[in-house]
Amino acid sequence: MPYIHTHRILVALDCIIFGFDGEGLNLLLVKRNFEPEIGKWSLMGGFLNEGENLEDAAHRIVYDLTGLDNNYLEQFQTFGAINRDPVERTISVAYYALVNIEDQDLNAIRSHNASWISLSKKPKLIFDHDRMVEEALNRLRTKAALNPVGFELLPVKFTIPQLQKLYEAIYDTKLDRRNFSRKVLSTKLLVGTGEKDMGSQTKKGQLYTLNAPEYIRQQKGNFGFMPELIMAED
Amino acid sequence: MPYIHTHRILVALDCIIFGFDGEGLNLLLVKRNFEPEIGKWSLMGGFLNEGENLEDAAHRIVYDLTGLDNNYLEQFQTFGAINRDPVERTISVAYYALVNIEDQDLNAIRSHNASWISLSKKPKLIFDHDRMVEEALNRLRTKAALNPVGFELLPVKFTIPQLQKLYEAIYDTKLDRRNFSRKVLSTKLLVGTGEKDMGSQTKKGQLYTLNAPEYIRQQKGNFGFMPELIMAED
DNA sequence: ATGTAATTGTGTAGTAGCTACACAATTGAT
DNA sequence: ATCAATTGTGTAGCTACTACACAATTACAT
Repeated sequence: MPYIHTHRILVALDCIIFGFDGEGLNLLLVKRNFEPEIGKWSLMGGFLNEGENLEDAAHRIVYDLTGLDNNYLEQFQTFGAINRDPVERTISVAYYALVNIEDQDLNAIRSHNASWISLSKKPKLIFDHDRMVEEALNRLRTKAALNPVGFELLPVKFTIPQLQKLYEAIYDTKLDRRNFSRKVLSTKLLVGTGEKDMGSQTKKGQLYTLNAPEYIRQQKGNFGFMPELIMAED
Repeated sequence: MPYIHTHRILVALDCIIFGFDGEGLNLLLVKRNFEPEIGKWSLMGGFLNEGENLEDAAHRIVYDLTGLDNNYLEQFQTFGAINRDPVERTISVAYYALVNIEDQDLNAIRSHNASWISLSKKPKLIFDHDRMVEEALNRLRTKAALNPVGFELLPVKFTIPQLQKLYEAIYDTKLDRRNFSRKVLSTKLLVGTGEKDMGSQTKKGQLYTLNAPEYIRQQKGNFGFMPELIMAED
């Protein structure tokens, strides 16, 4: 027997998908070829299906667009202003995702008419999506200062300077190379592979990978991963 | 024209209402005299109405139960497991509120069959409400370490030892009296009233009030109000 | 009024962590 | 081999937190 005299509404999910291209943070945005607001940019989103958990729906949406599962995904806020969707009353549960930009499924992205766009060149988005991006970035900043999470944005093997560039991008700041590397190594989160990076930009950095058990452990509690980076949220 | 082929569901809100009685944190809980789960304890909740913002609905729910508006209220998570409500698929947007236990409207509380219950003696709650309380406390702990928020739980005028007891309750720990008072006074958040507390417990503490503009300013950014209190979340 | 116990406020040494920078080691190219 | 670019280690200065000694204040009993 259902509840009576109650109002059922649409529940959407919107995903702020962050990627890192070695220089700055990027967003995976969709140029809409469907109504409403056709032709404009928006976040990737969708509706919650019958018999589907919120978490599962968020994963589904990210998977549809990138072909990737197992991404870092965190719910951060639910947006419920009355007129946020002009078509019909809809509340939207927002998640941000961190994905490795290199592992993406280019076909999936093309078929959704999506592109990676530098956060610094973000166009105006539809509805309240601009605010969602802003809040997602705030959340990512606080989270990454307390727990090691940014690594999800890098390839499996990476150099310390690459990791530093990532943190500089997240916080839009410059960090001291020497202190950064010392700090990161002291966490025991990284294990050297012995290999060197023969790739494009860096010349001599040793490649590291995550020490998976320690990584999982430190994601659980608040360890103050880089507490000095906590800064104004707004 | 509405969206088609989409699934509309119930949106509920649940409020974790924290109060402080001078010793420990308390929760305002409802002993249900209505179905489902009549006779069991639950959080105060309600459904989102047509034409009502999420924020407004949360304020309405807290106001109905306590007679108080203008409380500190923060949305912290949306719970959407398929079977979390056995009656019908419902997602619930959870907020926690900080209220001054002394200002409450006793009639409103009685008429809802609600009581203040010490967090340490919390009974088992219905549905997923236990987890909501757990997550709310985690969130409050992180929040109170980064920003001054706990003051909402105290009377307008309070002594520093009272404030210390509050922080000790939130973090379930003991703090050094001398360092605590120094730290708090250094924030410029408090202004002495000159008056003394002739009340019940404390004997000689000067009464302080909030320096409102500074309080509002420091709630906005992350200033690391008491960063040493950040601890494991789980 | 005066003394005593309880409580509150100030000083400070020790420690840990962050910042800034000097200097050494390593790598890749000529 | 030599040099330039890059990366790794040492360390002094600063700030903030901790722990505790000691001084000041208050409440209350006599």
